[in-house]
Amino acid sequence: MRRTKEDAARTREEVLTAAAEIFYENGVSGSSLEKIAKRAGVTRGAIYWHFKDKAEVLTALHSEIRLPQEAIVDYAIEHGHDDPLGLIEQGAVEVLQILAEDEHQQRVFAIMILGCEFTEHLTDAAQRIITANDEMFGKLQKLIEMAHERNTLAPLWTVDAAARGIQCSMNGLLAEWLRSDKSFPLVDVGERLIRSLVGSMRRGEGR
Amino acid sequence: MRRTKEDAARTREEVLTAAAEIFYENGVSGSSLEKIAKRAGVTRGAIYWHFKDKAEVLTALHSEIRLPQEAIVDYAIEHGHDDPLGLIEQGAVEVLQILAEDEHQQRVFAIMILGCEFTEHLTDAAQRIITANDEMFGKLQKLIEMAHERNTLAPLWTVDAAARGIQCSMNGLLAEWLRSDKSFPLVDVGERLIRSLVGSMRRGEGR
DNA sequence: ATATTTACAATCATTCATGTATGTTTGTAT
DNA sequence: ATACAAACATACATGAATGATTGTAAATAT
Repeated sequence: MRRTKEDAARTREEVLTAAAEIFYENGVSGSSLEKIAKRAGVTRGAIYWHFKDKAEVLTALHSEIRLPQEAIVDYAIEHGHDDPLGLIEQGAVEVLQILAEDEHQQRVFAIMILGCEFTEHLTDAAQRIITANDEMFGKLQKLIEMAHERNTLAPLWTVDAAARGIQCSMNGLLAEWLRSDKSFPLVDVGERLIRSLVGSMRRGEGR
Repeated sequence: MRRTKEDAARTREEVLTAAAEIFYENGVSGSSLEKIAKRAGVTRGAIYWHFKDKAEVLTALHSEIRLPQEAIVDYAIEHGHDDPLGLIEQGAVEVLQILAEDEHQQRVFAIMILGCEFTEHLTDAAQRIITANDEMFGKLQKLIEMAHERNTLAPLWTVDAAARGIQCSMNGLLAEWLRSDKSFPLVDVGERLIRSLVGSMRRGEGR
């Protein structure tokens, strides 16, 4: 029975893959560990060996991916800050392009956004998502603050409102795309959306 | 025990109110009818008398409110169509103002957006939400199509992309507002967002 | 070569939500 | 006055999911 360490790691991965599928199909609360085990070709014992409970499986899935806004800011930091708004724009578009081609990330995002309940007393997985989102907002804020200091932010936008606007649009775009079963071209719509938004945030460009 | 018809109607409302609270606190799947009954001061028997099951309670809650985009379009239809884009803009802002002051609608929306799982084989309640959203998108499309026919749509926007953009931004705005526990001024951010977006959709205004 | 630990499978007990069935009281019609 | 139906409460039966325990074969350490 006992397999080698690589075998164990593989079953762990198989469990996670199966969990992503089952969660995606039935929602998190609608998925039993029994179903996941059966899909992965193991018993619940294997799952309980690798993970404490269902919540920890969810956490493991979440820790595998990065929120799109994280990638945006990483991109900005990586490429310098001479034009913060332009970097946000460019980074956002690149993130969308990457996401549009990565089915695994799409599934995990769909689980987090559409198949996971955010309630008052949150699971630690949901809590992690929220805090990650909040941290990301803070970073966005800083980037826009830089634009403001360089006097490139249009006067009708405040720093906070601009950061919120981008955050809401990006998250809404993703959620709607996944909810509609990818019924519209993500990159196409997203690019127009982001460019229009960021455009209106540039001093002298909006109306 | 048996009360008059008005009494019965009142308990029905009390059940719905309790359900909104419990759903909001624990999520839909995390809420048992027992909890709801206890909060409402009745037993599960009363709930099963008025509703078939938990899904029907959810449906009843949903049927009480209108999606914000519905209100937007109703506003547009009600006020004529001479400037479709302007009407979308105005209507959206008004909807946000109304929502910002109606706590009950906020709770129900939060339940639908954050406390309800959208999976592959959907509950009828989730299905109703999705179809309502889709219908609303169709109406938005028609309004923007009118703008396009009047040659007032900026050339960089297609009709579909514009409708999607507005839909995503509005839904994202609401979701983020509710998820963040109303941590930012909804109307303020929303107004800038919508005005910027619609502004960029006006021929000769965007860049 | 043996002991020990790993990586599971199999079984079990418990909880919990649901649905149903039945009982009970009180309006309401006749 | 009586019969019936509405509006619940109470009790029960069921199934599903969970967490815990135990068993066990193979890998690894000694």
